[in-house]
Formats: sequence, structure tokens, C-alpha cells
Amino acid sequence: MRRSREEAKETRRTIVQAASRLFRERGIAATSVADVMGSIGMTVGGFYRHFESKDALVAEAIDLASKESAEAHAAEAARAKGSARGLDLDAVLKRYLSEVHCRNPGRGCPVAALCSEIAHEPPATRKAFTEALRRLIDALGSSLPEGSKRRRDALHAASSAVGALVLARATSDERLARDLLAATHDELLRIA
Amino acid sequence: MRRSREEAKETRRTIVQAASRLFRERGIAATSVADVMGSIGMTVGGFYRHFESKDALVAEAIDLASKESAEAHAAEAARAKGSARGLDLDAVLKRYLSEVHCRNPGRGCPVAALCSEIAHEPPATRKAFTEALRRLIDALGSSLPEGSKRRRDALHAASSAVGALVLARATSDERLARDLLAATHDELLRIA
DNA sequence: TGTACATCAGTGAACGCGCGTTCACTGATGTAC
DNA sequence: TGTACATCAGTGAACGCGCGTTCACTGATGTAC
Repeated sequence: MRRSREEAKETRRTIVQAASRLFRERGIAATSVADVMGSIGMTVGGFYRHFESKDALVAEAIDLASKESAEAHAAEAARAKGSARGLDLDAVLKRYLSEVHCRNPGRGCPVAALCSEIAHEPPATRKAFTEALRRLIDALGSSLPEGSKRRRDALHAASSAVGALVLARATSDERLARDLLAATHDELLRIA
Repeated sequence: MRRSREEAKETRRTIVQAASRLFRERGIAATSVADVMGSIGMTVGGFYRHFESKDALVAEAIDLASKESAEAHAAEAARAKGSARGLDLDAVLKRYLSEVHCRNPGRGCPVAALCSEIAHEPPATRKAFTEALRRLIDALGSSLPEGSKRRRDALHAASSAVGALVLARATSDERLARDLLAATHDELLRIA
């Protein structure tokens, strides 16, 4: 039964949102198109009215996750505008390297959730990922002191933060996971 | 046709070696048992004479890759024993964050190659990964100055190095890849 | 040391299963007059 | 504004395919006497 154009657009949005969560939670390869459609109470067939392929959905899902993260960060920064130098690094790192973020990849940073899987994806997906990475670097950079070292520090901070989060999620030793997050938080603060 | 016990053990070793390379190159999910067996000129059926399941192979493959990396690092350290403070961090980082390592995941660090995929693997695989991560942290730690900060620095160095390498491999922007590796190299040296 | 037989490493086809994608179909929506 | 028809969002079954695993089979190896 046909739906109105508006309803269809809403369906499309819902698919991307669900995919964005599931890909981050379970990985791209481990999430099927049927999983995504099933999670929003629909059947697989309808999927191809909205997307050319699973790959196309993956790229859009990464894009949405990244933009949502960037917007949340921007909102946080706007709220902290009153203070001396905008949103301080401590607050940003506390959130990024938190146990909550570590335990909820589905609502967290797509760069950390998908990083090692991305190397095996087609170019369009890698491009969307690269844009997401750029946004993460910019977000971290905006909390660092201005100067010639700023970009270098931002690149390193992104590497550290992503690395710590990914390794904390991967390890089966909870103590080691906590230590990785804490050590990286402390060390990055010390640098800035 | 039956082979001698010695030949069989050799076959087993060859399977683990091939798997260890392929899993790091293409990822675990994207590498089939048939791929592994085919790469050493054998058929799938024989696989189950040696391993209970693909998962069992994955754990052993990670273990082998990690131990080979640790041995290579130990050999390098032994060679540099004459110098002031053993193998210096600069040499270790230059190799880990090199373009060669970045371009050849199949012969490189299993922690960096598999990190975000590991979160979705069964406990035995995650345990093997955790041991590999510990070896990496120890290797980096042994090139850091002694003192109360040593463990914290080693944890952070591991996060940074793995993060930089993984992101450099994931991004489709070669310039950004180089910058991530260089920034992390410089910053980690500055700390120590 | 030689012989008869059990073992088992490796082959190659088959198993059931879930994947991404396609397709005939349904019926509400959108359009043309 | 009302009617007739084309469109197309979503359904659910089917497609071919590759996956991990199993199995009957082969024939060289290992063992027992």
C-alpha cells in the first residue's frame, strides 16, 4: 500500500537512523539489511525503494552519525560560550573517554566504532568516514590553545582518543580498559 | 592420502600463518576458511582435522601475529643493547608509525589491524587480543624512561600509536594519513 | 625385518543457512481532466 | 469539486551465492605381531 511522499521521506530518515545505530553497535558486515529494516518494523523489500544498495546506506549512516555528533558538540560549545576560552578540553575528553561512551557505541562516535572495519569498505564509504574524522579533529582542535602547534595537537588528540576508546572496547579486561581511558585523558590534558 | 605426523604439524603451522596474514589484511569476517585453505593450496575439508572451528583459528592467528611482533621487537632491542638506554622510543615509533607498516597490515601489528572488529568477536578471541594488546603496551613501555609515570605513558602511547595507524589506514586522504602518523610520532617523542 | 591391518590427513561434494538483491503484487496516493 | 487512472511505497517470497561445517572416500602412514 502506497504511502504519502512525506511518510516515505520519514521512512527513509528512520532507516538511516536505525542503520547508523546498528552499524556502530554491531559493525557493518555483521548488520544485514534485514536487521536494519526489521528493527523499524518493516520488511526487506521496501529498502530498495530508498537506497541503491547496502553500501549507499552505510555511507549515509556514517554521515548522519558524524553530523549528529558534531551538532551535539557544537551545542555543548555554545552553552559554554560564557567561560574564558569556550568549551575546555577537560569537558570534551571526559565525555569522549567516559565509561558511558565506551559502553554505548551505538550512540557514540562513528569514527571509533568503525575505524578498523573501514579499511575494507568501498571508496564512497571511506570518503564519508574521512569527513567524519575531519569533523572529530576539528571538534578536538577547537578546544586546544591557538598557535602553530594546534593542528598537530588536534591530530594527535584524535589518534589518542579514538585509540583509547577502541582498545577499551576491544579488551576483555575491564581494569585495563579503564586504565587506557584514564591514562589518555590525563596525558592529553597535560599536553594542552 | 594420509600425511606423516610431522607433515601434519607443518600443515597446521602453515594454516595459522596464512590466516594470521589474511585476517590482518582483509579482516576476520571478510576472510573465509576456504580463503585461508585456498591460499596455501589446500581444500576446505582438511581444515577441521586441525581446528575445531573458524573461531579457534582466529584466536591462534592473533596469538601468532602478536608473538611474532613481540619477538621481532625483542630482537631489535637486543641489537640496540650497546646504546645508552636500550632501544630508544624514536626507533620504535619510526617503525610502528611508518608508511611501510601502514601499507602492509598483513605483516604488521594485529592490535591495529583488528581493533574495532574485535568488540564483536567471542570471548576467546577477545582474550587473545587482550594478550596481544598487553605485549604492545609492554614493548612501548620498555622504551620509556623508568618512573611512576611509566605505565601511564605506555598506556597512552599504545592508544595513540594504534589510533594513528588505524585512522591513517582508514582515511582515503593520503595527506591526512601522513599527518596523523607524523603528528603522533612527534608528540609521543616530546612527552618522553 | 616383513606383513596385515587400523588410523587418519587431506579431498571434494554436499548440508543448511543467511546474505544482498529482485520481483510480482497490493492498494493508497498523486495527477489529469 | 469529482472521477478515472497512473504511480509507487511497502510486502513477502524467491533468486543465486558464499558461508561454516560435515561426510564418505582415498591411500599413505603408523602399529602390532
